[in-house]
Amino acid sequence: MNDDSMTSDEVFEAISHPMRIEILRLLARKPVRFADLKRKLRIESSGQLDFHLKKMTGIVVTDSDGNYTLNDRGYAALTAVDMVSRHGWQRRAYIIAFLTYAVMNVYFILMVPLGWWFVIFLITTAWILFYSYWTFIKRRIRLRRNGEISNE
Amino acid sequence: MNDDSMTSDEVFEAISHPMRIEILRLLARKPVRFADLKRKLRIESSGQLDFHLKKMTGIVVTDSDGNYTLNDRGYAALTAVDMVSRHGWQRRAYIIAFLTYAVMNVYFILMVPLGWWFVIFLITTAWILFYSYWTFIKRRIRLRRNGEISNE
DNA sequence: TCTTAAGGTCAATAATCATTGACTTGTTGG
DNA sequence: CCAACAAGTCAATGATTATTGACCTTAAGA
Repeated sequence: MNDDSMTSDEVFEAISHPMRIEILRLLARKPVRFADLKRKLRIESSGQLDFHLKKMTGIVVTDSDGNYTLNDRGYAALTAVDMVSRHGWQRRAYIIAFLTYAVMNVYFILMVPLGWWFVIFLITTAWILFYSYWTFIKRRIRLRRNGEISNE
Repeated sequence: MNDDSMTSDEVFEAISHPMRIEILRLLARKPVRFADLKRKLRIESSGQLDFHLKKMTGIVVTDSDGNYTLNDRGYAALTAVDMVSRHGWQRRAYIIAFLTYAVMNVYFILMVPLGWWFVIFLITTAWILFYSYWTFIKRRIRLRRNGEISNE
């Protein structure tokens, strides 16, 4: 297979199985040899590992010592996996940030003289506005999910 | 299917087919209805579209008007697709940037008095160092690829 | 020399995926 | 009322994917 002729869907095909994602994560840490991979994945079948490694041709290469490792497209795939995995946390992080903003300002309204409170209010509001823009416009995160397709 | 219980490999399964990636890109632009989707994909079979839309349950939802659209995980998948698609360009962009840096400095060495040239050299070198760090360490781009697995 | 391990390949089978085409159930315009 | 279209569902089929287990070759250690 020509390395440059790979399309996006082929990359995602290469990581659309739990074991292949585990392999991707293992190889991202450090290059690993065949038998080591088998042990770390807790499988006995060589054929199974062979099958999944062949599916990952185009993302996985062998170095001069015979260790399996990721090529640059493999690292791109890894960051794609991380992005999808962490996506739920971006929503949670925003909620926590907003609550912090709210609690902080209520506290300062009650405790701090007007002049100082107003400075804090300006700074934290500018911050939460920028963070909101980044979250909802740039990254297109939504706080509430839409309804699912009804097919059950 | 519970929306929150989706694993990464299921997301990638949902986009590991050319038609499903095309659907993802179409729905990212604006919500589309079933028959419109069929026309834009230039297919006649309703069953085929039904099959692929069902595979995308968990990233695709229907809004109140019956239009198909992406949920937040769908947009995460889209950015993953974009990242993988654009990956080749990150390498090219770096090469162009480096050549610009080199040509610019050669030009200024020849044309500009020493004092000014040194300022420009400092600024552009700081820039190329930061860009190199970002490219090779943070994003793990490689200029030359490693050898492929030999299995042909 | 015999055994064990590494580093795989291959064939058979079961399970899943993808496509086709027939079918259903509304809705809308003439 | 009828035709045409929207918005699907479903069964059948062939193609592909995933797993298992047998097999092979090479190298090291007892």
